[in-house]
Amino acid sequence: MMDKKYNPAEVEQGKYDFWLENKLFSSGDLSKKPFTIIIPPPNVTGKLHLGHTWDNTLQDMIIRRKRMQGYDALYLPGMDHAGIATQAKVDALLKKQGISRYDLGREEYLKVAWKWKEEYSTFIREQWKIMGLSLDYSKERFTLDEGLSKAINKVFIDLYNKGYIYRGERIINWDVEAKTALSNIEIEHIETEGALYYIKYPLTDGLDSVTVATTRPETMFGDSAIMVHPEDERFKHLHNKEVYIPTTKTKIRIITDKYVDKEFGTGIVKVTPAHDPNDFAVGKRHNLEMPLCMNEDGTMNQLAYKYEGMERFVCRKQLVEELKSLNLLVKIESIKHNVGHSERTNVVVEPRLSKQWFVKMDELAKNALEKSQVSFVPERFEKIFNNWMESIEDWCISRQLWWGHQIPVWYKGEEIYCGEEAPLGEGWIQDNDVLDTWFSSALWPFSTLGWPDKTADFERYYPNDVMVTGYDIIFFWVARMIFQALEFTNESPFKECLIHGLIRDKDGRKMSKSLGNGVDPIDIVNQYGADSLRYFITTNSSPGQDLRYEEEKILSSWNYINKIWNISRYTIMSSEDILGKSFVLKPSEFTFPDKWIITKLNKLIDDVDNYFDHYEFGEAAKLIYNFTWNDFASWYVEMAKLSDTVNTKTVIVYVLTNIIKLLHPYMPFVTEEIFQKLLTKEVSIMKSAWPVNNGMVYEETQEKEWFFELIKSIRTIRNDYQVSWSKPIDLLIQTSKDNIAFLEENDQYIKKFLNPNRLVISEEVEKTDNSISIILAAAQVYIPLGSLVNVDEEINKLNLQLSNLEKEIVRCEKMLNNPGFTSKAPQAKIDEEKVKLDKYIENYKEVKTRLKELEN
RNA sequence: GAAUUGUUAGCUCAGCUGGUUCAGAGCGCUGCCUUGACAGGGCAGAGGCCGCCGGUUCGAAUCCGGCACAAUUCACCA
Repeated sequence: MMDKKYNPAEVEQGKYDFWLENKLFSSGDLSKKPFTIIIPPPNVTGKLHLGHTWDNTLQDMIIRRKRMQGYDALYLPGMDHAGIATQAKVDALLKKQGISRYDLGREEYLKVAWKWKEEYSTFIREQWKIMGLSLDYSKERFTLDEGLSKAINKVFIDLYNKGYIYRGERIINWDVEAKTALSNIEIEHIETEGALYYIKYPLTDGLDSVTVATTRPETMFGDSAIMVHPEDERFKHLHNKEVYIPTTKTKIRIITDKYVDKEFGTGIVKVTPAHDPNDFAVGKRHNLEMPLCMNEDGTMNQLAYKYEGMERFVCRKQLVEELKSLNLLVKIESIKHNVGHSERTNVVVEPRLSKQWFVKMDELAKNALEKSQVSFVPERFEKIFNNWMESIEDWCISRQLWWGHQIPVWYKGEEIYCGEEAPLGEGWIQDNDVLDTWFSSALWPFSTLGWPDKTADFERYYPNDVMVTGYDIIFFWVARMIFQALEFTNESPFKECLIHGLIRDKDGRKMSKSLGNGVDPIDIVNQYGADSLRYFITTNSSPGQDLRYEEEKILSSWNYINKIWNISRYTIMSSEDILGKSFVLKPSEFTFPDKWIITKLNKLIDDVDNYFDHYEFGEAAKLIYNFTWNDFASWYVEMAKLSDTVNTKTVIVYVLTNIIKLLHPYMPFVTEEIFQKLLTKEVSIMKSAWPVNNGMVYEETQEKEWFFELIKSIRTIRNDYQVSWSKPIDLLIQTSKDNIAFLEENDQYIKKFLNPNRLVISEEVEKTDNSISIILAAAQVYIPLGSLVNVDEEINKLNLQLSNLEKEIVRCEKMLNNPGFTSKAPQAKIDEEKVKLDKYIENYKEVKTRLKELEN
């Protein structure tokens, strides 16, 4: 006996282990066609959030359906070492213990990091389990695994040998907290209240000075020139003169360069080649010195004299004070400007001249644009991908971290060697830096399958079928997977890329730690169950669109599952004697409701499949929902209660089984529970076949939809006139001969739903003025309600119906008389309108007749 | 500055290749409550010039252009 209420905790308990024990997540059945989804590897930095839940549930839904459809479905799990992110966490952990990574040394530090990884990967696997993800753990991968490292080294070495990887001195974005370089897309530009400082640089030849505007005065210790626009008349006299860097004895030249915007600031610019990308370009053009005035940790170096060792922003403040006192500060103007912040540590990044490794992007990007076969869903994301590829810059891939893939390059004096192992001979030292995390994730679709070896898995499961991810990492990840795959496997990494949106809070704000508005998926699961969460998250938005988290929506999902639970409860209670036995549908015994519901079910299956194929999970769910709640629970089950035959029980079990199969991708746990209770022969719903249209389609049931309209209208009358169901009423139904036979066959339902006293069904019924009339095209109903009937109101109601019908008739006729319509519209549409018109006219006549009767 | 998305019921959102009975769902709201699973339920109901202005079309919530507002991303200049 099932509980009256759906209890997710009880239902979900033990299911995952059951699936695992029966190896239901395993791939490798060579008799089937392969279908592959590889999980976007979560960072081993912490717990999974709702964004992962969304991502993973979509993947799991797709894979569960494919598995039921008879594919050899591989859903491959794995995690990302997440260089900076993890190292930041481990550093913070050490800091709590009062030590730094330098106290431990590289080797010991990595031990701590691996321990961290083990701990967090356990959490993550636990969360996957809670969400019910059907992952094949025998193929789980980690980006720092030996096999993957091999792939990464090969890619680096090949790109190096092809000349796509180079080492160069460039201005990169420097994170002073993590003390590493970052790539351009790891920077977040935040609009900040800043200041423009107007500073006097004294000329070396006299008392005069030039005024320069800057937002970063502390970088002046790294200045190597002052520049003006060559055609700026105001400053022609300054060309080639020299100034002192304020507060110092350092002399720098005044140069000219067209880069200067005459209108901005004072029209005079300081040039700091080692701390600004534009100035760096100027420095190159003019062969300037490029001195760094800061250390790696963001403190000032010896160039800043007395400020040496001072943190950069403290220095800025004190320097400004000093300039003020020396009368070298003209003014401070407050401005709003965008300041780059590190995505990981949130500190202001310092543009810094540094020797780093880069991937040359022009050729790779060109290839990706020309050869990518990936179809994005929704399509518009392809444009975003293309736009980015078209304006891409070289990718800085070296990171001054310890946690990651150490760069396979060796140095001996001036010699450089790129290879997995150090060359023979003494004195070769490996590059200290590691690779950007995304360098390894870019290879994920094939490195996880054993590439570069020609493994059976790689041959079978590559390219992947679908990649599912959020639009926020198209640049970071999707784009890079595509160009690396094209370069190294000569094909696109996956056929389709399904992009979903971001989870927001109920006010539409991004969920973030700083706002404290994040919601832990596990809390939701504990309260409402994983199935409720999965259903909510995959059905409440359309593809590519963001989703607001609202607890009421989860509750609503729970409520739906509770409904399914209760329909199942009824089905199981009422069909106990046939459960577990083999039974087949016998069309010869079908009643009208049987034919009606089976027809609808078959149509539902077709429509749902179509939506599933296009990843329209919300639309598919809506159809299943309506079918389940309205067609099945409210109508069919109610009608079925009047019959105790094996046939009826067979139909109800058949329909329910199909419903839970269709819902299984959304809510695997509860559908498994119900499936088990239905004593079906398969060991698990996962082993059962995905529903197919069984071909039993009874078109005539479509034409009988008016039967339900009839019942509803009479119910409405009961409501309007406040005649409760328990009070029997007379029903006089006038209709055609054919319909009479149909109604008489099914009068048990009329009795059940409408509780009639006297029920007359005939071609001509006696009408009285004191009856309510319901006039439909197929039938008319008269309900004598005696004194309750207000004839004037009845007349008003009929007149309203009449004028509505008139409008429709006019509309139809106008359409059908329009040569533009009849010549251009599809024939089916024209026929449809003709049928409608006939129906309206017939209906109109009946209403008119009734009106006359009442008016006389 | 550029690109993308959104604007539909009180709220949150659907509405796929245009088809008029295509204006929908959930929540909320209003009546009534009785049925062999479900009161977190049942039955019924109210509620919308589909942001604004043009265009294409026989026909536009749907396609195109412009505008307004909102969000996001990218690019930004000392």
